[in-house]
Amino acid sequence: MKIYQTFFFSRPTLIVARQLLGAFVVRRVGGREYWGRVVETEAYVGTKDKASHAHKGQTKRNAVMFGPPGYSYVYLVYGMHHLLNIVTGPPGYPAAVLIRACEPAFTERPSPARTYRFGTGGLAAITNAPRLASGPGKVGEYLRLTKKQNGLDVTAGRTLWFEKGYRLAGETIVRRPRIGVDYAQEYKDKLWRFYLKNNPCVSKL
DNA sequence: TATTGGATCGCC
DNA sequence: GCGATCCAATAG
Repeated sequence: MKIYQTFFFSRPTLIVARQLLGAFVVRRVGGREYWGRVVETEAYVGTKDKASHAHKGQTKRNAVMFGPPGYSYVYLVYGMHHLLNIVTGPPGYPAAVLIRACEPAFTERPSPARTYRFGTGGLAAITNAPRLASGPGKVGEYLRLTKKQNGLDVTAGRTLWFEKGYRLAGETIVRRPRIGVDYAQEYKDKLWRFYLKNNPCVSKL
C-alpha cells in the first residue's frame, strides 16, 4: 500500500480534488479499519472563494486550512455532521478538498487491495450498502470522525490516511458546481465538484 | 451576552 | 418542504 505523502497534497487544489477520486481513505479506530474508495470531492480554494471558510480570513475554526498541506480539517455543520477535508496547496495557502462521498469497502470492485483489506480489516461482516457514505455528513459518520480528528497529519498513516486506489476504465470524471453554496455569489457556479461518472455512491446525480 | 445560520440528512 | 441540533461568527 502506498500512503499519499505531503507532495501529493501540496499541489493545486483542483488537481488534488481530481486525483483523490479512486483513492482509498482509511480510518483506524477502536481496533478496526473503516475505509472506502473516494468517489466525490469538492475544492475550496483560497480567501477569494466566497464558499470557503477561509474567505473571511483565519479564525479559530479554520486555522488548519492556513497551515501545511496534508492535514485534516474536520468541522461540525448543522450541529450534527462532521465534514472531512484535507488541506492542499503550498503551506499557508488556505485551501482544502472536501471528501463528499466514498464507496464503502464492501461495495468495492475487484482489485488486489480487496483481498488484502478483507483479510486485515473488520468489515467482512457487512454485506452491501452503496449509500452508506454517499454524502459528506455520511462520510464523517462512516469514518467515525469527530472534532478530535481535526488537524491530523494524514501522511503519517496513524488513524486517518489516503492510499493509492484505482479508477476503472469508463470511470471518467464529471465536473459540476458545488453543493450547498448558493450564498457564494460569483463562486457558487464554479465547477469545483468532481465525481466518478455513473458511480452509485455519489451524493447526487 | 444574544442572535443567526450553516460545505447536511432523513422524514413528512 | 421542514426540523434536528450545535457552535462559530457576528452583532450589540
